[in-house]
Amino acid sequence: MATISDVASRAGVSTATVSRALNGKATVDPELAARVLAAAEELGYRPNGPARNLRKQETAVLALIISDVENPFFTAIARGVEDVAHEAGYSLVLCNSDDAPAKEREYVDVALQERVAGVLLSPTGSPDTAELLARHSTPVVAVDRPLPGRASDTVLVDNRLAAKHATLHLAGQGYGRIGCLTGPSGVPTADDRLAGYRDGMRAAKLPGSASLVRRSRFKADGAQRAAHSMLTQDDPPDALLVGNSAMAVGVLEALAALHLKPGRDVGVVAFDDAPWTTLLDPPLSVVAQPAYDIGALAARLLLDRIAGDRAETSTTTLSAHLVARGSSTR
Amino acid sequence: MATISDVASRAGVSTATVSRALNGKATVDPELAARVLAAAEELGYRPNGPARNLRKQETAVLALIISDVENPFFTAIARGVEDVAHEAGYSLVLCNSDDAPAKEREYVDVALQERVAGVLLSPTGSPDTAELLARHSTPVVAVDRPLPGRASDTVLVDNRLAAKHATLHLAGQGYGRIGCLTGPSGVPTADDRLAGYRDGMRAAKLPGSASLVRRSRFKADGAQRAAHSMLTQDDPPDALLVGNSAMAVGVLEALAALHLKPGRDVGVVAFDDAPWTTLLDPPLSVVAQPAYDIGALAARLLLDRIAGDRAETSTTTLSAHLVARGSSTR
DNA sequence: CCGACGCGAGCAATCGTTTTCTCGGACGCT
DNA sequence: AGCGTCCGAGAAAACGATTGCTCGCGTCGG
Repeated sequence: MATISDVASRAGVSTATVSRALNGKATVDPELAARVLAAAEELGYRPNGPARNLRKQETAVLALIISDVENPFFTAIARGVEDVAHEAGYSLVLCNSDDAPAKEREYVDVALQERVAGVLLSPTGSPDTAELLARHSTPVVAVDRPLPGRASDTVLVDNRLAAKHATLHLAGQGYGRIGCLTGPSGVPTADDRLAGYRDGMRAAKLPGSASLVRRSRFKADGAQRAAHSMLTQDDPPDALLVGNSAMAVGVLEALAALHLKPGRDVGVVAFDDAPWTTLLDPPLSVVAQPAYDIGALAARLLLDRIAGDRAETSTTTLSAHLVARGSSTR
Repeated sequence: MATISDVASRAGVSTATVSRALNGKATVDPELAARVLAAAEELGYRPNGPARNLRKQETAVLALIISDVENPFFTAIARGVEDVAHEAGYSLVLCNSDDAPAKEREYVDVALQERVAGVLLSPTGSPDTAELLARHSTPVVAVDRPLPGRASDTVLVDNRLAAKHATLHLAGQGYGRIGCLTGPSGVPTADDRLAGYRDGMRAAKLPGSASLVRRSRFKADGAQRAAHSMLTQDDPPDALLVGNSAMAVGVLEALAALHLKPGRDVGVVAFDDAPWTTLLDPPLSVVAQPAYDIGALAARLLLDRIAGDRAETSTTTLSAHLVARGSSTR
């Protein structure tokens, strides 16, 4: 691959001049600049990124570490980040932690090594990663979940309040034994949604019960098993608050298998507004989260911090809103 | 951030020894190696990626350029790629071309500059990008769509055959006026699916008609409009072959708005097996593509090529299979 | 007419690694 | 005992860009 000196000798100038010409930096004789440009074009010259990054001690790359590329909520965030980053001339690296602390740590390590300009992270909650980040000065923005043990810019959704509202909505529709199916213990969003559910039960003066709460991974299969076991127990719930859209798929499958109709037999509200929720009969009530905005905002915060514009860390909490549809009305 | 010389002086050795110790390279005195390791640990040393890449003239990073991170088909591919890449010690950079040749070109440019080890590309079809790649020796694997004008390793799905099968299936179910709703002209997958549809119509001895074919972006909104216009025209279709799952959402919305029931009133088969298709009433018939396998295979091909194991370029065509459900039976 | 100033271009240092080469010491063989 | 060999570690040269510094030349003002 052609290097800057190849271009320089072909244009009959020094490498310094090539660099300046190509970066439109200092004043360069227009005629020389033209020669340089022509030579670069003919050779198909692309500056060597690593060399440039090494010298400039910075890269125009952001890393976004999320737990699941197949989760539409996270891909919507990714799109928000990407649009803003791209606008500002940054590229985006997407990494999959699978919610595994080890993989997360590994990717943070890679990001640190590659000296990315900044990291957007949806933390698994492992203090290990947080500690790793704390020891280095790379700017970080936590997304969707707070970073444990370290102050950082953070963009969250008010999951607790949203879960409370959803629960109260179900109660208001006359459901009396509302169950909650949430994500793994320790995952802040899962815990917050559970806490909000409990807030709602208390506010609605409904009796809580351990048998009305189940946890599983944020996936369809686990949710299906959990829903099935819950619905076939003594004293089953007559409504369910479900942790995300993938889990909703599992829950709805379980309901279908038991010949229970959403809404009429069992009220259902799920987090995440997936495009297909309106196609169901009855359509699924959801808690819509502003995923794109989360990403866009987080990216802006990160870019600001990279530019050194701000000192104080901030935490922004966006609100989610309930979209009541047929699955939560009798 | 600590550099290798910081580690060296703290351990009382030369940078060369640190490098060797940390990379487990040549024989290093165990006692020295231990000192180095300890020093590196204490300083929280991470090797500088750009410097290393510059020196080694290689990076352990693959780039995957797809047209839409929000399309589950592509994210499933991404997951396949990621699993294989990660296994082999490579990281994955995901980029969104939005099916825009300009953005695609830009990302290829970035990938080339950063000297990634290889590129996986789902080409928009722009000859521009192909030409750019052709001038550089970075290994490339085309995914889901062929790379125009240049021989390269390619992993495809037999869209044409799958579309033909789906069309014949609809014909076999007694639908006589089968329509086709596919993606933009010029996108090979869209064109292949249309060609397969025509093959099927011919094989079923059904009359084709321009009024039975519509194109839109591979998104819900465009598909909804197209489906609506098609279904409200004189002589509307009694069945539809739909280009992907996002478009299926639009089509089903259009059907609902017109009070037409899938299966009974209008047969529907859509490409992409989304998890929610079984939840519908009736469940949606789909053409399931082996997305994960495409990604995994493509990644393996790319890694082989990076390792220089193969000379000949290869094209692998995987087959998709029809999953007939209620939406395509009366 | 001469000196100062400015502008444009080249020289060379620099970024942090890896890796080749070299060198010194220890060991073994004759 | 002397010489050759081998092994381990350091010195130094890359890798390819950017950039501070210097230098030469042209112009303008005194």
